[in-house]
Amino acid sequence: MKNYFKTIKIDKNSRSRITEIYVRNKKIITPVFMPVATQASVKALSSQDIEEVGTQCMLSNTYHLYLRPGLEVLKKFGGLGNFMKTDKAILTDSGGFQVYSLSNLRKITEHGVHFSSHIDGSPHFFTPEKVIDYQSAINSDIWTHLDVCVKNPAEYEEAKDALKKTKNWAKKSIEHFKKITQDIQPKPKILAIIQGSVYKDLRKESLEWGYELGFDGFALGGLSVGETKQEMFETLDYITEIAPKDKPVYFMGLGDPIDIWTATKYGVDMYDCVLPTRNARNGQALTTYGKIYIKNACYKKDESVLDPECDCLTCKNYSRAYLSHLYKSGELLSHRLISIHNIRFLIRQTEIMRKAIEEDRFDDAFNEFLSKYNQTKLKI
RNA sequence: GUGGUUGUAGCUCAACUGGUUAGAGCAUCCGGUUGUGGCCCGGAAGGUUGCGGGUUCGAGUCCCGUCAGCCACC
Repeated sequence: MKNYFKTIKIDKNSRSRITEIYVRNKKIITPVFMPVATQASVKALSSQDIEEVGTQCMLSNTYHLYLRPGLEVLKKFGGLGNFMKTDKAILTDSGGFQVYSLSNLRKITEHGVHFSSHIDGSPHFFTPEKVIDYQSAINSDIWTHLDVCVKNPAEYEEAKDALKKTKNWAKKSIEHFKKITQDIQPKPKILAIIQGSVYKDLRKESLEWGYELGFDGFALGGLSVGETKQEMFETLDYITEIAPKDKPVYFMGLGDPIDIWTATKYGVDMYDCVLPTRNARNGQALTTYGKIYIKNACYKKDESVLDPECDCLTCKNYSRAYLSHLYKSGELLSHRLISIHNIRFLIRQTEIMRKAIEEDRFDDAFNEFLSKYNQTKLKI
């Protein structure tokens, strides 16, 4: 079997790297940003839009798809990719984060998690094995296991207890994964979710068992959930320093451009985040020269495009004034056009990073990015 | 012309028999959002209560006059 993970180039002056991940005849070049398609849709975008912005892989969500449309529907279609009409790779989140974010509706036991549907209140019970089965029905390319995410700041004992459950579930998950994917070709991959809050010994332990249990990569969970940026990056620095280098590292839920550059410097390969699409729907655009609020009055008559350095559909065609009008009028087209731009912006950053790593000038490129991005609002 | 009725923020409306600094929604302006519970969350600005008198310790509120809109009747 072809090695699924290959490091192509490591920057001379940082841990940033270019790697290739092969999964089910799909190749993902990292650093990669994955748009989020929680409910079988990157909100406001068609699969054609998703392809056009340069998406290699997207994230979807077991919890949401299980509740709606339901796994029978996805099975009938042969999986989420066929359902959505996309041939891009799909990574599925296990539902562990929903256990965390919908915590008022859930109860965790050592066997799994009881929760009420946020749609109709109906009771459900997720176990590690069931979540693996569900991802089989979704037929995604990269799977994750059920985990327990704790909010920061967390007491050491709380984080330790959550990690213990997570490890136990990870073990059950990968055993079940091996069993049910025995006859599937080509095989999907599965990532270990690394927990442990900001406690280094817990993070280390998590990485160790994640590796020993035979997972295909490390998904860093429990970060950007309430801790300060400094704590987040201290923890990340430690994790990426000691993480085995022969597997991909995925920072779950990171989407601020500066954060992505920083994490890449530390050696993170994969990112996903709702930020580019959610913020787009709330009128915020990411640009080379900083973020702009399209709803601000100064863009009302602005004939320039969102970002002069961007090559997306929106920036090739539409003025800020038009986007401002669409947003203020509540036109849904503004959601689509700004989402396209924001996702393209983040993907373009990863392309800029790869080029810089190839040329051993990641730090310089990072500084160039910062000096432009930190400028005050661009006014032409 | 006579009688009635209504004038409060840019808009639509609140404010018990007179009682702290006249409120809210929308619009406006400015932020926020990090493994998405689909137009979200937070903050700010904005008033000579149509105008002029009067009564009262105190008036958006009561009285008189006046202007404007609406309704009815001559």
